[in-house]
Amino acid sequence: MLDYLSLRAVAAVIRTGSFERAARQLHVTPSAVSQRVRQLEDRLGTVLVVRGTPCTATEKGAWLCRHMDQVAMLETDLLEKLPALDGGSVDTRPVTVRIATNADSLGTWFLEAVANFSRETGYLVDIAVDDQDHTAAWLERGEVLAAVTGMSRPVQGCRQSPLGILRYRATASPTFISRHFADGVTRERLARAPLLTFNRKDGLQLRWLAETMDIDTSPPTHWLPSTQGFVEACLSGMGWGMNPDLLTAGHLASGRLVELVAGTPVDVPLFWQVSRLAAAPLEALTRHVLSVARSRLVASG
DNA sequence: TTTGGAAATAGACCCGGCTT
DNA sequence: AAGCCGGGTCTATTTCCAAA
Repeated sequence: MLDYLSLRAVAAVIRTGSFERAARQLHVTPSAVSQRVRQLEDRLGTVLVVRGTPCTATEKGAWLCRHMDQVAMLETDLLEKLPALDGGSVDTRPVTVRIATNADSLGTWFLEAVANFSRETGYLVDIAVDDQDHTAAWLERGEVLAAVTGMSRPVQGCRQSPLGILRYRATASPTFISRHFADGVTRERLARAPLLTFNRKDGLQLRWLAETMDIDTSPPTHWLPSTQGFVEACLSGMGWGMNPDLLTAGHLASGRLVELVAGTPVDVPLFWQVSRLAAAPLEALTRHVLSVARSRLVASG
């Protein structure tokens, strides 16, 4: 059987980054923490903590840490149902939920849902950002308990719900348009006008070029890994890029941004996937995510 | 290279729970 | 009651590593 005293010590060292802070958190001496960690490592025959400043988790240590997060969440859930047990030896630190999302969701609608959830439950969140086509992998690896994904295929062991569509438009400032597309948005001009790309995984601009303009070359690009910065860069006339309507509706209405080719949105359907293991405690999160998504995203088919 | 901080290690000791 | 055992504290010392 797993020794939860030792498990807690390892999780505390990894969370706080040092044996001393972990000891303070657990109300024991650093020596005791060191002994617990060493003991568990010996028993499992594997290193769990990379000693350093700060101390970090090995792959197995990270697994163990996430296991402790889940245990803490289940305990919190249990205590709510059995308040008489409260005040025992149970760790009463706030629970941290690790979630993955794509940057544009985080920059538009997702934070509102997370904030509502956190206020309601008191849970802390640890948000990992990756491309919407890669967040499912975080779930598969067990590194997060829930994720906003671009994949409809349910991840094994997860419950999936459609969220709606994040609608993007190819946008640029009027000055950019007049400088690069004075005689119209032609294929020749598009092949030369600088575009904006979020990061190496961002294929939205090229997708729009291919799907609506039948262009399969890669124009010169700026690299700009910031959702807000992306809009700012468009406003300032650095280049054109695919921006979510949620961020640019006001600019499009006021004319500070213009759609390159009117009425050519690119739709990215999003899905919410939650680990079944933690589905009950995360019910509140799912409720808030679905509610905010319903009000902010475009309804899918 | 020196130095200082953090962690590991080892030994002496204490304490509570069990067993005899 | 005595003794054992596990797990803790305290202290001194060593080791390691990064910053000066």
